[in-house]
Amino acid sequence: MPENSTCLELTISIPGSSSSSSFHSSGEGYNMMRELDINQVPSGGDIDEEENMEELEEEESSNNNNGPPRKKLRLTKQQSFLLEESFRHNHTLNPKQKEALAMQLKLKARQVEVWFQNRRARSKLKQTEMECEYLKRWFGSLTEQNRRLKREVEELRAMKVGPPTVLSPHSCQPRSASTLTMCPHCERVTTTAVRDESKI
DNA sequence: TTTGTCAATGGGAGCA
DNA sequence: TGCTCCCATTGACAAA
Repeated sequence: MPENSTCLELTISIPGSSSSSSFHSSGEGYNMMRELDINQVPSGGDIDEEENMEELEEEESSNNNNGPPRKKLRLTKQQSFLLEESFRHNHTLNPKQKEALAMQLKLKARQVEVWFQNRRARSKLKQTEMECEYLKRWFGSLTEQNRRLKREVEELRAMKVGPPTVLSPHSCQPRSASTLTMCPHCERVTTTAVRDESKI
């Protein structure tokens, strides 16, 4: 059961969850997903400048005339790795950083910018999914607790070993616990219309 | 064929 | 007004 349940924090730890830290752009894990990559450099070395230049030319030509739509750019492992590393240090880039990174990756600054935007969106989505999971678990535990407390109330009512007294929240006068009932709508313990015993 | 991923686009909002 | 961000969405592509 979550503690300090009145405060929802953005950084949450799910009890029993093994994926709590997986989204934190560890770089390697994210990169491993891209085993096959169109733009992958065979030697695993530097970024293939020629391919990117070809893509740029292709893009320009397709923008000028209404030719076939440009093929989807696939970032190389190297590019993805560097972008992830950069993202790990900073989730946003200033114009200089963006330009430098773009030059280093042989990409356009706009492409770097877009990558960071999409990366932030993915992080946020992951975070939201985790929070959703957390709230589900919390709801489950609260439901269980509610069930237990209801049962407990029923047991206490069923005991009926003499009328135990409770203090009225209004008058602070002792009153019979048998006047307590469970509201079927809000499921709270309420007092029924109290007979004024002094008039009997 | 369906589904998931991700680069890219367009539009609206905030800011200097 | 231009820049940047976020957000929703699109479309290409790979894997199931």
